[in-house]
Amino acid sequence: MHYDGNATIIGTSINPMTTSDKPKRSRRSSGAITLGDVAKLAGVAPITASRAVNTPDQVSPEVLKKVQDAVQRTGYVPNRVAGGLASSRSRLIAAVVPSIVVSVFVETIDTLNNTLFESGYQLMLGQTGYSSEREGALLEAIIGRRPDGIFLTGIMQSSKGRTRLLASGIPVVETWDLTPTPIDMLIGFSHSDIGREVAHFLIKKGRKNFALVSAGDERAIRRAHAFQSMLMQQGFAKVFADNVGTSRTLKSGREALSRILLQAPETDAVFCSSDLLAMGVLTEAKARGIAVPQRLSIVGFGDVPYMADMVPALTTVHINSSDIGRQAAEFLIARAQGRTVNQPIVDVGFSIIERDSA
Amino acid sequence: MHYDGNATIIGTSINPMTTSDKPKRSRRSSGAITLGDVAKLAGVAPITASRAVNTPDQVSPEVLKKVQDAVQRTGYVPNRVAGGLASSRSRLIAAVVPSIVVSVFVETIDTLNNTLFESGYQLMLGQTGYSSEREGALLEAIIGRRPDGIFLTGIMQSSKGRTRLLASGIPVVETWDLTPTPIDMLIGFSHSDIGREVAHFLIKKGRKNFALVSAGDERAIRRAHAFQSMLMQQGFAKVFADNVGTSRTLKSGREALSRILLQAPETDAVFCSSDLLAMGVLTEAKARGIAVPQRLSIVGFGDVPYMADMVPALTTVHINSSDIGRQAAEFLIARAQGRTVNQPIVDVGFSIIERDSA
DNA sequence: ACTTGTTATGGTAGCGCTACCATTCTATAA
DNA sequence: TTATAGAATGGTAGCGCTACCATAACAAGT
Repeated sequence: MHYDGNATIIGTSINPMTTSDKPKRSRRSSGAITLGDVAKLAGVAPITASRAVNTPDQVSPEVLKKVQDAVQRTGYVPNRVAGGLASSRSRLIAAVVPSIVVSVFVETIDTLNNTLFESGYQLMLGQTGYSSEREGALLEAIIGRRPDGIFLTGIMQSSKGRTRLLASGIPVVETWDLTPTPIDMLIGFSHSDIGREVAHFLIKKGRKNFALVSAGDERAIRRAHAFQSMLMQQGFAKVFADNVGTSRTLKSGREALSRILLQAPETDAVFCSSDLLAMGVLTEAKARGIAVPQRLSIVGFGDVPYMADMVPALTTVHINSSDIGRQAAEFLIARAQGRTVNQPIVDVGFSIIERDSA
Repeated sequence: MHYDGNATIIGTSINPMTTSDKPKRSRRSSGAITLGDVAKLAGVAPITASRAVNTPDQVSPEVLKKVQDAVQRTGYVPNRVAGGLASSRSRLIAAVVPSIVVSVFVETIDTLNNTLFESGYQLMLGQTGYSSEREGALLEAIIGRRPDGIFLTGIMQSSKGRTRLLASGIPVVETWDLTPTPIDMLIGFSHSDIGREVAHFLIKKGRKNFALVSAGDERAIRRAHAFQSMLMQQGFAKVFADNVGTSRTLKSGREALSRILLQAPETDAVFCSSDLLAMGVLTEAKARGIAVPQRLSIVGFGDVPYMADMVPALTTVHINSSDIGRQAAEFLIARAQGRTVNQPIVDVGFSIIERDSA
C-alpha cells in the first residue's frame, strides 16, 4: 500500500474542506489535525503513527523520526476523547469534595492532582456542597464520563450512591473516614478515636468543664459524640455543645465562644471541629483578655499550615492530608492499570499536635 | 423494522458475551449498558432513544415513557465520552491554576465550578505550580481532551502557549489580570493600579517609610513595582523590598518583618503581596509588641474571608473572586453554545478595604 | 384534488482513535 | 535448506454516540 509521503499534502487532503473525494454527507469534522493527517504526512499507516506517538519503542527509529517531524509540523495534539472511547481508558480521575473552600481538603486535592498528573492522569472536580441532593446529579455526570477512578472525600453514605458506584465498575477510593464496609478502597482514620483522644488529652491537662464548637457535618458530629461519651464515662459534667451549622468561618468561632461564655461560663476547654473555628475562638478569647491556655484550652482540627505560627500557636489534631492524596492517587493509578492493590484499606491515623493553646 | 421489545433481552443480547451472533473479532466492549440496549428494550431505534434521553420534547409521550422505563430498569448512564466524540462537544471546561493551596484562587474556582455544574458542565483542574515548564505538558493534556472552554488564572505569558491555545480554537478566558492583547476573553483588574492606589492610601495615612513583602510571582512583582514608583515619584525614600520567593506562608511573613526591622527599622508601613503574608507580619508585630496601626501600618492583598474577623482586622485589597469565577463560567458557556460574548474584556476592579491594620 | 408544512421516527455514516489479527521481512535455530 | 521466532508494520472493525438526511403519517392551506 502506498502512503503519499510528500509535504504538499498540507492544503490538499489535510483540510477536509478542500479535499477532492466528495463525502456524501458532509459532517462538521471539527477541522482539526487528526492522526490520519499526521500518518499521511509521515508516509505511514495511521496505526503506525499511533504507535509512534504512544509507544515509541515499538517502531523503528526512522519511522519514529518521520512521525515526530509530522507531529511537529502540523502541531498535532492527540484527541484523548477518541482514544478514550476506543480503549475505554479515559485517563481521567474524578474527585468528589464537599467544598474546596474548606482548606482542610485542599491539600489532599492538591497532592492527588499533582501525583495523578505525573502519571498522565487528569483530575475532574466535583463539589457536593454537602448537599446529598446534588450528589445524585454529580454521580451521574461523573459516571457518564467513564473516569478510570473516583476519589471520594468521606464515605458514600447513601445506599443508592453506593449501588450506582458499584454497578459502574469504576475503582473507588473513599477517604477521610473508616468503615468496615467500604465500596472498594479506603484511606482514612477514625473520627471516634480522635474525639476520645482529645478528651483524654484535655483531662490530662487538668481541665474540668468542656465545650464543643462543631459544624454540622457527619464526621464532626462523630468526633463530638465520642468526645462527649468519653467525658461522661469519666464522670465529668455534661459537655456544652455549640453547633455552628454549615458556617465554618472565623467569625462563627468567635460568636460560638461568646455563647459559651454566656451559657457555660465555667468552661475551661473547647474542642473545635476545624482550625478556622478554633482560630475564631482564640481570637475572641484574646479580644476578651481570657488567658489561653491558662484559663481556657483550645484544640482545633485539621492542622492547616499556618496554625503553627500563630500566637499562641494552636494545639490541634493533625491529619496527613498530603499522604491521603498521594496514596489515593497511587491506588487509583494501580487499579486503572489493571494491577491489584494488596492493602486496599489503610488507616493513616492522626496525631494531636501539642502547641500553646492547650 | 422490528425491535425486539420484550424484557427477556436482558441476559441474551444485552450481554455481548452471551450473544449468539458470533462477532468475528471480539472486542472487550466494556460490558456496560449502551444506548442500543436501552433502545432494544424500549422497542425503538437507538436514535430515538437518544432523543428521548437528551431532548425529551422531541419524542411522543409514549415513546418517552418506554425509554425512561428501559433506562430505569437497566440503570443506563449515557457515555459522554462517545457523545462528546460524536458531537464534538465535551461539556468539559478546563481550569488552569497556579495552585489551589493559595486560598485567593480557591473562591474563584469554587464559583466557577458551581456555575458550570448548574449548566451541565464539568470542571477539569490543572495546576501549574507556578512552573512554566509544567505548563507545556498541562496544555497538551488539556487540549487533548478537547474541552469546550479553558479558564486561565492569570494571562498566558509564553508566546508558545498563546499560539497553541489560539491554534486549538477553544474558547479561552484569561483572568486576574489585564492586558491589551488577550488571547480571547479576559476578566481581570490592574495590578499596577493596585500598587499605586495602596501607595496613595498609605501616604494619606501619613506614613513615611515604606516596605514591601512580596512573593516572587509576576503579578505580585507588578504591584510592587507600581507601589515603588509611585512613592519614588512622590519623593519618598527608597522602599525596602523583601522578597519571600515562592513561600507564601504565615511564617515567611513573620520572618520578613524580622528582616525589615533589622535592615530598615524606621519602616512604618508594609504592603504585602498576600493576606497570609500580612497575617504573618501582623503576628510578628504583635509578638514584638509593635502597635498596629499606630507604629506600623499593614496592608494585605486578596481579602481572604476570615481577615475581617482577626484582631486587629486586616486592611487589605479586596478582589471579587466569586464574580470572576461566575462571569468566566458564563462567558465560556455562552461560547460553548455558539453564542457570542459582546463585552469579552471586563475590568472587575478592586477596592481597598480599610479596617484596623492601616 | 394537490401542494406544503409539521411531527415523529428511523437509517446511515461517521467522530478519531485503538484492539485485534494478519502480513511481511529479517534473524536465528534445526 | 527449512522451520521458527521475532520485530515492524498494516488492515479492519469497532468503541457508543450523534449529525444529517430520508421517510412516513397526517393536518392544514389553496
